[in-house]
Amino acid sequence: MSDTGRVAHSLLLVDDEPRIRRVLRLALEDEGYQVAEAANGYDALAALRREPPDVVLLDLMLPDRDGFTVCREIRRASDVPVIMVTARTDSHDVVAGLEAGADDYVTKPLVAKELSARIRALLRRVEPANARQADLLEVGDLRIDVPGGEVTRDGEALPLTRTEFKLLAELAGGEGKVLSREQLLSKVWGYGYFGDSRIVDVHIRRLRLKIERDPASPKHLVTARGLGYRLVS
Amino acid sequence: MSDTGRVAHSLLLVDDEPRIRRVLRLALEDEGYQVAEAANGYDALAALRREPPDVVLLDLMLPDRDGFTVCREIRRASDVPVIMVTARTDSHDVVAGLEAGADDYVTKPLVAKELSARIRALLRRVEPANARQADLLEVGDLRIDVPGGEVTRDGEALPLTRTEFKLLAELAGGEGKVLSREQLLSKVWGYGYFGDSRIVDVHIRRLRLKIERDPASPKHLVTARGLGYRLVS
DNA sequence: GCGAAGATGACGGATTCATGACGGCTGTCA
DNA sequence: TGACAGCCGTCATGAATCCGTCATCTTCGC
Repeated sequence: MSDTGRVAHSLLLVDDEPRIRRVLRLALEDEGYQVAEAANGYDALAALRREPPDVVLLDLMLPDRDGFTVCREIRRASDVPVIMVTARTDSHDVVAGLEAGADDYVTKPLVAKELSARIRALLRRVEPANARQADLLEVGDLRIDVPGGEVTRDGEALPLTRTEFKLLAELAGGEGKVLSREQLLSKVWGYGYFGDSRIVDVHIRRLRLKIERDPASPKHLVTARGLGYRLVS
Repeated sequence: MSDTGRVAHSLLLVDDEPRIRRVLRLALEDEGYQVAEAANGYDALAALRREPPDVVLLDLMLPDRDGFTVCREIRRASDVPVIMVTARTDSHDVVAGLEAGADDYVTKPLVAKELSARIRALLRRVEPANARQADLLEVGDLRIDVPGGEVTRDGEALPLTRTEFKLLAELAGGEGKVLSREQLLSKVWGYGYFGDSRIVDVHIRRLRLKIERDPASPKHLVTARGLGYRLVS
C-alpha cells in the first residue's frame, strides 16, 4: 500500500481540568496526533458534531453531566471510537463505561505511550471500515477504481496490465504534479529495482496507447521534458 | 467468522496454567460464552486453524514461545480479535502487546465482569464488519442465499459444492473488488492453509463451469491478471 | 543544425493462468 | 464393513500475455 498523503489522526480530548488537558495534549501531539479539546459534555457533543475526530478521549468526571451519559449520547448519533480516560479504577466503573458504549477504558495516572498504543490499536480495528469508500480517483474522463483494479472510460473498462495500472494510479495520486522516473521506479517497481529507467518510457507509451484518444499527441499523460511525467485532467 | 448468527460467542483461552484456565473458563461460560482452551502457542495456532473463535484470550507467558510472538503469528494470517490477559502490568509490556497486534490488554488478577465487558466492547466493534455480508447477494442473474447455502439462477438451484459456494460468497461479498489468491485462501480455506495457491485457480474454474454461460470467456468471474479474481455483474 | 531526451516498434524470456487428468479422502448407502 | 460416488488438492502441460531490453527514429531546446 502507498503511505502517500497520510494525514495525522485527530483526537477530541474531553476533560474539565485545564492542567490535565495541557499535559495530555502535549504528549499526544508528540505522538503525532492532532488534538482538539472540550472542557465539558456540552462542548464535546458540539465539537463532535462540528468536526468528528478519529477518536474521542473522554474523562468520567465532567462539570455538567457524567462521562457515562455523554458516552451514551455520543453513541446515539455516532460510531466514533471512544476511550474513557479517568481516575476511577473501580471495576464497576470500567464495566459501566464499556456498557455505555466506550471502546476502551484506561485509568489515570496514565502513560502517554500506552494511551497512544491503545489509540493505535483501536484505529487499526476501525480504519478499514472507513477506508472502504475513498479509493476512487478521477482524471479527465477516466475513473480509476483502485481496490477494484479497474479503469473505466464512459463506463467501459480499459484492459490495463498490472504495471500499467500501478503506474497510472501513482500518477493520478500525484494530483497533476510531475513525477520523475526515479520516483515512479521506486513506487511502481519497488525500491530494489536496478534496471534501466527507460522502462518507464516504455510503459508510459503503453499506457498512452490505452488511455489517450490520440496517443501521438497525449492530452492527459504529459511529458515534462528533463523532469518526468505528469497526469493532467 | 460467525456463520451462526445468534449462537453464543466463542472464545479461545490460551494459558499454560490449568488452574487459571479452569477458573476463567467457568467464569466466562457463566457469562454466556462458549470456551475452547489451549495450553501453549502451538496448540493455540492449531485450534485457531481448526475452528476460528470470535475472540482469543492470550496469556503472555507460554511454555513454547511468548505471547507477543504468538500474537504476531496470529496476525500474519487472521484478523481475529485478540485480548492479552497477563500478570505483567508493566507499561512497556502493554505497548509491546498492542504493537504485536492485540486489541486489548488486561492484567491479572482480573475481574470476570470486566473481562466480559471488554470482550463485549470488542465484539461490538468487530461484529458489524462481519455482519456486512448480507444474507442475500445478487450478482448478474445469480442469487446467492448465504445462510441457506444455495445459489439459484432463474429460480433454478445450481449444485455447488461447499468450497465452491464459500468461494463464490466471498467474491460476491467483495462488491466487485479484486481479491487476491491469498485473501481467498485465508477466507475460504481458513487460517493457516499452506498448500499451493493454485488451488484457487482450480476452484475458480470449477465455479465457472457451473455459473458462467460460456465458461471459456467468463463474464462474471473475471481474472485480474497478476492480482487475483473478482466478481462483476 | 546539433546534441540530448524521448518515442516507437520489435523480440525473446519469464510470468501467469487455463485446462484436463489423477489419486486420495470422506461420507453414504446397502 | 465394503463398495461407491463425489469432492478436493496436486500436478503437468500448453497457451496467453506481460515485461524488460535494445536499436532506431523523432522531437525539442539551444
